[in-house]
Amino acid sequence: MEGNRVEMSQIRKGPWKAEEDEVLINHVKKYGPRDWSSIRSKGLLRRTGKSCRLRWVNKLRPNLKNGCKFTGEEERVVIELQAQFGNKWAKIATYLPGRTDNDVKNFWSSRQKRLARILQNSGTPSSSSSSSSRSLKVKKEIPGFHDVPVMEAPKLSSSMEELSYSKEQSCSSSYLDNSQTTIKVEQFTDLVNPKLYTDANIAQVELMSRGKTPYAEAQSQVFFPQIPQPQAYLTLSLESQDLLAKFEDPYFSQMFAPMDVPELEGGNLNVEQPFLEPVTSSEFGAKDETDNPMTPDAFFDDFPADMFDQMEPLPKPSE
DNA sequence: AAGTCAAGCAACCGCATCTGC
DNA sequence: CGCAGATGCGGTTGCTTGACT
Repeated sequence: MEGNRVEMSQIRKGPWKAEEDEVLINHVKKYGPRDWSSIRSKGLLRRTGKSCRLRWVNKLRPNLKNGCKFTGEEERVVIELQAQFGNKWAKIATYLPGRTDNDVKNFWSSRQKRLARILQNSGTPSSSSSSSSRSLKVKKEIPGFHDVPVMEAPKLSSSMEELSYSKEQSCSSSYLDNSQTTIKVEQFTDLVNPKLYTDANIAQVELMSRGKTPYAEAQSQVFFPQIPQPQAYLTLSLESQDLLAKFEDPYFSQMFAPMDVPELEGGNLNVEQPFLEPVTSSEFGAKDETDNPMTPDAFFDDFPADMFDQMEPLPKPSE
């Protein structure tokens, strides 16, 4: 058809169709994850090479944790690596098996937005009338939450607030088996640096900003049930704003190395496997073939024929 | 049931870097 | 060495979905 030729010369944008995915997968099977531009020059797809590469990296590549929420542990790693490397999402993603730079970037972006909203709320106690929609969201995030007056971000007493709650396993590939998570907070004012917030911390700040203690909330079993909580045991005791300023120092996160994280054996980048070592690009999708050189054929040799239909859970590091 | 709003996600865009000629 | 194309990366946008009124 005359129109087909015209169509093939046009660049297609937007969501990918299953047929396009299939073409792309077949191309990678044949030639490996490269020569993206040739996909279009050969007339296989009306997509740019960049678009093809992005689709493969973000959605089609094997062993991706698509549709899987970030676990508390992954969140913690992102937080620490972001503090160390900055917005080097591709680099950070190499420490998170099955996660892409886009995943990490989106996760961080969402988290930043949430933090901004929380901090804005806690910082503007008199703006309750203008923040009705925001308090609405709080209810959404914390089922069972009851309206309480918005307060200044309060300080806890020096006594430790401690809470434990069950961790929800959201991914079959989770490496973490711990069923309990403990968080200790010495001074809530220590949590002013967004980089150190985990989702659990965020929830705490939300609650505290409204006059509820995390402990009280935990008692009522309504603590972020949909988000797997971090294996964090947070004992911050910053002394001053000067100290806080050091958070901008990429090495300052190492100050938290001795942070009590029993499950992690250290709070900085010396996190337990699988986060100990970055995952190289060649390891993605070829996790079981560490002995094989990375050739286009070897890349797929060990995969079952239906590998793209069912993603296997990542093996535990000990296996 | 319909409308509103925000979160999450997929994909695009522009720039930087790499690589081959 | 310089150039052009390919690839990688980070920022941004727009769509979808779900919670809520």
